[in-house]
Amino acid sequence: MPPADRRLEPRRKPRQVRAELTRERILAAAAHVFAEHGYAAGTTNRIAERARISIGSLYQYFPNKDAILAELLVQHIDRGTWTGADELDLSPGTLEATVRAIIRDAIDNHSDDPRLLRVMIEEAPVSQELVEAVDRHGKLRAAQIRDIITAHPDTHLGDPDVAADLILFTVEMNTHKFMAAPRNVPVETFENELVAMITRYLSGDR
Amino acid sequence: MPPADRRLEPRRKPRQVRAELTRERILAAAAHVFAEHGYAAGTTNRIAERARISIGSLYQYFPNKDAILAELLVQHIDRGTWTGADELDLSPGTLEATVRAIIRDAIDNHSDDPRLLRVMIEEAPVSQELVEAVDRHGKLRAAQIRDIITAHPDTHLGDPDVAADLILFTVEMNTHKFMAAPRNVPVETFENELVAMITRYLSGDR
DNA sequence: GACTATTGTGAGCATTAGCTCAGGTTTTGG
DNA sequence: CCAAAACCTGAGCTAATGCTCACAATAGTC
Repeated sequence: MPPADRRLEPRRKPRQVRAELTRERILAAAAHVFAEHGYAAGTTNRIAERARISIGSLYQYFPNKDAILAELLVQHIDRGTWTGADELDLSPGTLEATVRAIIRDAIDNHSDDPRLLRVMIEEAPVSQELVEAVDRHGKLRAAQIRDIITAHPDTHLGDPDVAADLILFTVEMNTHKFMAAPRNVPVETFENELVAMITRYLSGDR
Repeated sequence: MPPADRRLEPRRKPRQVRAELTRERILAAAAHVFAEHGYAAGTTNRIAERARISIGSLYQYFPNKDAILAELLVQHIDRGTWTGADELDLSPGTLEATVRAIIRDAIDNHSDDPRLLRVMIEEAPVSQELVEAVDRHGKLRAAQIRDIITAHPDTHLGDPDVAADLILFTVEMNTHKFMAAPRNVPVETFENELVAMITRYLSGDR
């Protein structure tokens, strides 16, 4: 394969409706193909084929393959209930409810298309901008959780920042794993266990 | 790239010492190259180059690229303190100590070469045998943890199996993440938080 | 030294996949 | 209705990479 075009801007921006439509078909097809075949085997030709457009058109709107996955990821973050749960109830006594809300949120998010999410999480190429975008978002969420921790009276913890990172990552990864490879265990069971783990962590002091 | 040789056996088994030496140099070089460049960019030619042997020799002892990573993974599992902590102290009152032992174990394991481990965990190709081997190993560890849970008197939990999976995965992934991208947080802090999380989870009942 | 088994070599084959570009088709504006 | 802009096409270029194979070198044996 030739050296990837590292440009981030496409060579053309859609001005007519049909162009915008083409762009959307490409993204839809890409989401399907990546979910089905993974990143490496999800070739641009396959994406074009599924989108029923020519490979040339694909490269009119995306500078390279990475940019397509990147766009999907950004869309997911933006659309995301990932950002959801902005106003969480911090009033005393509702810690478990708050934790459950966060976890429900994660579960919802991974319900859409776990296979695509798996590709984005596990196989996403490491572009500078992308990493930063995801990082920023992660920091935001971590800050949210840290606020919950510090705001709650019952929590006696060492380092709220470390705890926040720990919780965020734990919830994300466990949810991801559970949704990606569903066991014969009902979601409720999983949810309850995870809620218990985090809640007890936060409210415990022994 | 041509279709990979799906054979598992190499075409030649080392009989002389120099051959065994060559094999080891290949593995050592592969470990370095995979850690440095990742799986995809860790080409067989690069491995051969670093091992200072010809590409031909490499394919004398490994049927294909996948087999090299597979061998490294198996070595890691076998050598592994991954299996360690066989006889854990289940006596009452030492739950925290037990949990800490498990977590220390994980930390030790990820101290060797986190970058190589990252490749093995995140980029390892999906060969049937490999997956099974790793699965078996995971099940063993999960069973260990489940035993701890059920053996311990203070633990009131919903589903011990789900809990065991949850704990195993949580410990592994968090440790992996921490060791792979070390923050300006000392390991002790991380360890303590993780221990607190799991211990409180197991001993909590609210 | 001679003969065989084992080991090592590396140019290059085969294939793949990202991406280009010269030219055709459709839409828009006047 | 016509010209220009926007859009679409797809054969094929380019480069990368897993892997082969005919041959050379070395080690073991008598």
